[in-house]
Amino acid sequence: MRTLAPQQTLVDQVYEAILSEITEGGFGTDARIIQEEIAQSLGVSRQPVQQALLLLRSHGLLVDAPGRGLMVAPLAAEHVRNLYEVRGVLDGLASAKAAERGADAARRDGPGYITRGRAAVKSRSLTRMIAADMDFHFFLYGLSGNPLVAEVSGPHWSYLRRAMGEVLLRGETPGDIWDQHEAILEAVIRGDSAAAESLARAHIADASAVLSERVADAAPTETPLLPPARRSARRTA
Amino acid sequence: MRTLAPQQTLVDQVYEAILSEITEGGFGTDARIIQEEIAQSLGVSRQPVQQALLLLRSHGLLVDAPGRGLMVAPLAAEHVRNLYEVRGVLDGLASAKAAERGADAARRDGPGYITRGRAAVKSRSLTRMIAADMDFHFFLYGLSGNPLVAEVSGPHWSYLRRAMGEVLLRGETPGDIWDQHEAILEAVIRGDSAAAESLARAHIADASAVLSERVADAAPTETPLLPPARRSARRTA
DNA sequence: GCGAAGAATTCTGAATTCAGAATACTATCA
DNA sequence: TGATAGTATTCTGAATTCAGAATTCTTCGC
Repeated sequence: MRTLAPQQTLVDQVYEAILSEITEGGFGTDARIIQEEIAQSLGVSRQPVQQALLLLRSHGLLVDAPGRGLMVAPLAAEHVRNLYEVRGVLDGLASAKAAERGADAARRDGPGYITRGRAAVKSRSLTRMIAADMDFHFFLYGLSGNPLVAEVSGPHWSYLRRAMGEVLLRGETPGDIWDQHEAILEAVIRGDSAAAESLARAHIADASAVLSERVADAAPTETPLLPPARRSARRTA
Repeated sequence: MRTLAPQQTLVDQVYEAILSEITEGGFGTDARIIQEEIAQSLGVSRQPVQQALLLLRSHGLLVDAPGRGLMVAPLAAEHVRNLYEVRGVLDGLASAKAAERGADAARRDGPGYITRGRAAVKSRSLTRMIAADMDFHFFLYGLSGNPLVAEVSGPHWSYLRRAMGEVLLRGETPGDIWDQHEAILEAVIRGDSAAAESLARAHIADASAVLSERVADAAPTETPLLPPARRSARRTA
């Protein structure tokens, strides 16, 4: 029997909803985040919204705009680069440990991820591509046997999803990332931790170069897909 | 003129208060965290407490004990080892980047940290030793030019402070950590990023071995300094 | 017409209240 | 005496309410 029904809390759901909105470019870069608006549009009270916003802020997706509440963190190339520096060493660690501890599991389950990844690229679905990429990396995190890697990277991925969306939207579909993934996987399967680590770090450095360059281009053209959604119902008076 | 008075919010203050309590070993390992108790003992409502707990959980200091709320994350040797694996690569990254970008600042300000560190060891003051160690590492984080390193490590340090306190309490004062710190600093000053990285990683691996071994010993003797603090005032009836 | 002072609106942080779920206790029956 | 069913307590998640602070709009004076 299943031990427990995890049942997402409202805060989690709101967190996800807001994160999606951010990822998909809702909220213009300059627009401020209004608790009440979000609460109304999601049909919940302000309480869970406030908590979700707190989390989002602590994860770097939102920043204080002193005096005017919260706003979406600017998608700065600098920040993306910093993010990838950190992710580079974390993924390096994960791959090295995976090679030491999880070679068997990698051999068993790894190829499936590669297949699904290539299929996602073929499908040209933005969401699937991002999801496949995340899945593969979290698979490695899992193999590493160190839950902290996934825990630490988690919030970063929220942010990266957004940056990746931005980049992939412009038609940039580097198919060779799955070649790189495959190379990492092979090193892990061989149990060659040194190779796995350096391949992973190279892979991330590569991605970093592409992404941060594109983000620098994209920054000015940021378009608010959804207008701030001002209250549509006027008070009858 | 200063741009703004940051004025800590209640949530921040509560967060800090709970974090200190955890660090100093209040809350027995098994005790559950009751929002109402904390709120009362701090003289605030449950609202900010709940938000602070949410943050603490998201930072890994607290974990869900399904069915019975939250509890302090166990100080397991396993966990400390995982923590140090992550910190190892992060400190490696910081040192490498510091060598690339902050050699001058390192030359100027670094020796002071070493001096203060050795003084702290001489003083045999637990608090000062931990503080000096943290100061040095955060100095490196700052030199790295990547604010994310400090940001990511921050919560971990909260946890490590606790573990280090436990270890140093038993008289284990490895004076040679400051020799290792000095070696890292010298590599940074030389601008030798490869050496800085590997020295840093070796240093952390070293610390990890000592700490996790000691924690394994210490685990059973964990003492709840503060009893669960059951409500002391009975309803008059 | 432009600028400043004041009032009104709006939004957030925090407190209080409400409802549901889980645990612990108690009593009864085998 | 042990186990199970029922009840009561307690704690958490969520909603609602309250108070303070900041912004913006309006009006008055120059």
